[in-house]
Amino acid sequence: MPVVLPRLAGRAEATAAAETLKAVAHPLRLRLVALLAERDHSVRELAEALEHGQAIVSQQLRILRMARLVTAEPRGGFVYYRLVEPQLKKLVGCMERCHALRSLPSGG
Amino acid sequence: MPVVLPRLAGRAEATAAAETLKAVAHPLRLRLVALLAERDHSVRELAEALEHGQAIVSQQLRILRMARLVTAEPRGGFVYYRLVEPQLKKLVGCMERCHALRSLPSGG
DNA sequence: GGCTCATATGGCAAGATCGCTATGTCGACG
DNA sequence: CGTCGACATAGCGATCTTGCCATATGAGCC
Repeated sequence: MPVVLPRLAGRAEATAAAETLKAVAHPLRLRLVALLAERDHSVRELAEALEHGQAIVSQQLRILRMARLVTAEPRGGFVYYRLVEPQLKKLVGCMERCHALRSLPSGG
Repeated sequence: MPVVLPRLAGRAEATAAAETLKAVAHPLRLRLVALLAERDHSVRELAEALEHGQAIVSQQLRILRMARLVTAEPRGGFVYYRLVEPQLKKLVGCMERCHALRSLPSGG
């Protein structure tokens, strides 16, 4: 029950977390995640909803895919993207702990 | 009550959130936040703990400062950095909502 | 096979970021 | 006033990112 966070203070952990954070640290990619949080979408749907070209949406989805934040599943001629919940949850949890230490009654 | 997230799907909101995310999407800056989550530190302490030069630590702290994630307070010849909890909390909350939509029993 | 639609990728120029060294600023102290 | 320690910033070359056009891939259909 020592500190909760030192894991993040380790170089390797921090690098991995930063890698994932970098994937969402972009306006368009963040909006993609927001849309996918509601339900699955095809590339075309996403491109139209965000008013961007198909190529760039596909490019940004690729980055989210490589960060394992989303998965692609071809279905009926379209490719539907879906959020990978555990990965996003991990990210949220990591930041939650950052904040939690400060919020502890007796501090950490 | 409609969706919780569309705010993030807006261009302005997403840009602002991405700006903050970008600030922590970096191994060294993430470790700085992790250390500052435990308690305040001077620049020298941070530089030594992270085994990096003073200049680069100062530089990254500046980026965190501009993102309003930390504040600097000169005290006794040292400059102590401190996390800005509301800002970090806002970030956590935003990502939490992203994940929450998926976790809802009846979906979003 | 030849076609079309949906999606992925390559390449490019502009701009941002990285890590670093050198130097500037500021308060404390004699 | 001069100096020292702590910290901030400027400037540099190298590398990565961004947005976009043109084009490649791949499934489905005639």
